[in-house]
Amino acid sequence: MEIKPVPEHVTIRDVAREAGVGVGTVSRVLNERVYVSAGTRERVLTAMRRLDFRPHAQARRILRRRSGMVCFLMSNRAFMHSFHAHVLQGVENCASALKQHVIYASMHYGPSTPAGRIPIPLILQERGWVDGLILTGLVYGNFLKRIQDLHIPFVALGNNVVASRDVGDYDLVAFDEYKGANEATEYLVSLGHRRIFFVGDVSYPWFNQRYRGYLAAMRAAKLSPAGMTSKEDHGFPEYGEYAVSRLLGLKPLPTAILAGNDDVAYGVWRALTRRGSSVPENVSLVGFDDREEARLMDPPLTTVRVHKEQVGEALMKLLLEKLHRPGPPYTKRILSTELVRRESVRAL
Amino acid sequence: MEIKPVPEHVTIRDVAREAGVGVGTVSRVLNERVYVSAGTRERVLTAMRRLDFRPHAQARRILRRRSGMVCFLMSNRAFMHSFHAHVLQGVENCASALKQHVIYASMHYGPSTPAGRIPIPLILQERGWVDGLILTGLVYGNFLKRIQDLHIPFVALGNNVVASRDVGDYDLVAFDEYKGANEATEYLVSLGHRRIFFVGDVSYPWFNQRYRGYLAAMRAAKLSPAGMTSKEDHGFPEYGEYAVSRLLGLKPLPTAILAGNDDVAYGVWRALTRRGSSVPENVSLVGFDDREEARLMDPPLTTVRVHKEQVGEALMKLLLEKLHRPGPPYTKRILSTELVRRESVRAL
DNA sequence: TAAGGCTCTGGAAATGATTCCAGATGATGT
DNA sequence: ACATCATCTGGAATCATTTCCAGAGCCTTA
Repeated sequence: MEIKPVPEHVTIRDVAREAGVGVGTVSRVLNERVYVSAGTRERVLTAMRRLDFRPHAQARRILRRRSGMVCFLMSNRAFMHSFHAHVLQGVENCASALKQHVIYASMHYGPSTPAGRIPIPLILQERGWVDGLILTGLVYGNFLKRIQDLHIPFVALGNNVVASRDVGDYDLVAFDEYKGANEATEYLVSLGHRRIFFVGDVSYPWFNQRYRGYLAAMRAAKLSPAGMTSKEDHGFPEYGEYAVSRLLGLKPLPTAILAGNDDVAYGVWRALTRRGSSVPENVSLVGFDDREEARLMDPPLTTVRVHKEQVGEALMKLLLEKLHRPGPPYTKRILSTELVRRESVRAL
Repeated sequence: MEIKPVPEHVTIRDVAREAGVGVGTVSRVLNERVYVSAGTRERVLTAMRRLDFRPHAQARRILRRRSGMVCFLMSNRAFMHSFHAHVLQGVENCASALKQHVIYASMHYGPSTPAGRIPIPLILQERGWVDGLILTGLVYGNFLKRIQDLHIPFVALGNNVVASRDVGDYDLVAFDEYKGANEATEYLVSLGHRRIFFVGDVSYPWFNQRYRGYLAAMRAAKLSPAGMTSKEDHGFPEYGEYAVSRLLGLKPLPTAILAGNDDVAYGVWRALTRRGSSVPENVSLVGFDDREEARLMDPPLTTVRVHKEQVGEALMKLLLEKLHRPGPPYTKRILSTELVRRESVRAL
């Protein structure tokens, strides 16, 4: 038997010739459609293996009206920190299970640029790159408007959206910051704490939500809220340190501090221990997010865990639903958080 | 004048009709080739704007033999930690500047699975998805072999490759762990330290390199190396803690510790401070990687900075060179590190 | 004025798949 | 025996683009 040469780019036509069938039949085998006899299917599969045939992605996508790709678009961040990395991983896990691919892209723009003036991200300049968009990072209303005008399906990580009311409705996944902070505060109250301070710059939308959850819990317990919530041009840990330097002048001192996130909590912790105040003996401390480092702090930090991979999976799932049923109604999927009790809190 | 309706999917043919030219001319305008008169070009561009034409990505890619996408493939990691997130960001920065897209994918496999048995990642099951691959995470030799058999261009982040000699040659970008650790050790020596310990599990290839750099510097200074390098089933910070619990039994005690990375250094720091040993008064401490947290430690950690975004950019650039000139010779691009002096080290 | 070389253009062919239509075959029902 | 139906198959048409080829002007140059 003569050994036929294997062509460089094996196409469906080569396979058809090799198997002695028509191209339509090969395509039917490839797509596992009905109406191919067992014998023919076997011959085609053998030919595919012999020629090491792999179908061409672009050619397949051109007739189906789906690209099989979504874009994870991060706005206005110089780098991806651990939180978003986990969300991305969640998106990817869900995507690969559904045979979808994830394109990672990032972009920057100002909050006050008119929507029409925001440069279209490269990925959207051609049609057909991606079926939909996942918006993360810090998302402003003007960009939402811009995307809506492009008529491409998208979902947003709701917690990071800073948009006024005039932006139309859209799909989002968010975790419940209000409730998370609310429960954390209730927990401190249940342990006997009365003077509970909140530390976090409420000009950030997420800290704002958390602060409101804290406020509600304090009011419900008939306690008076306090702490530091002003806007400062500091990094998160520095904000925590600065807050301690200001709060320690106050009388009476707090017995517990709820920090806006784990980074702020770290700053608080550092400032406290430097001044000889010990956590949790003198002050109990609670964070938010549950990054890996929280568990490693000394003492390990009690914090509100955000299920970041779950958020990613939910974003991907919602986007895919959207692709099958575009337009309204718009879904707002709120995921709950989980209070993780560690040693940075003590009962009074 | 009558207003013509805008078709739903605007194609190059619609533009040609609108502008009163042939499809070839529209394509020439689109690709900015020579031989289109200024007047014609203007008419075509006007038609494109009027119809809001965006070319179809898949259709373009099918004739050019490039997809314009590369895959950032992370192996054997449950999640992306900050180091890889930075590398990915570097890749993306470089890619978008070169009008390329980055697909993020992850996969898992064992080090001892035969190459032929490793399941092909989804992205490679079809031809034409990506032009090339960037291998990161923990890469074993069997997978390198697998990829080489698929004849798809790739570059690897060299520091994370665990491969024996029998794997063929390949392109890589790496940062110089040997030199980084070497310089860090020399720095400690120059400050008068004589009893310098190394802490890091040398069964990891990266810790191994760093250890060898440390060894060379110690020998050059005629000092005897010591520390803990055995394999343990711990996380990195836990490894550092465990090392301290063992080393403190030794006499004489070290005056400085070079940790395998910042996480190990954190564990060392925690164990030391818990035992009442102070950094840097009793022991000087140096890490490796320079993650964000290093700067925030108390005292801020002296460490060897790895330029992670630069590594990502180099990976992307090398891959693109490879696409234009496939096959040997293979490039090994070694980036240097930078010693960042902070307060965790003191002169004796 | 003829030949040759630019510049510019239209349209057919090609790319590699899917889909649809027509037709063949064989089983089943009346 | 005939109609009907389900099963199975080949191949043309299709998708949206790029590329190639042929040809039309127009300007030099000998």
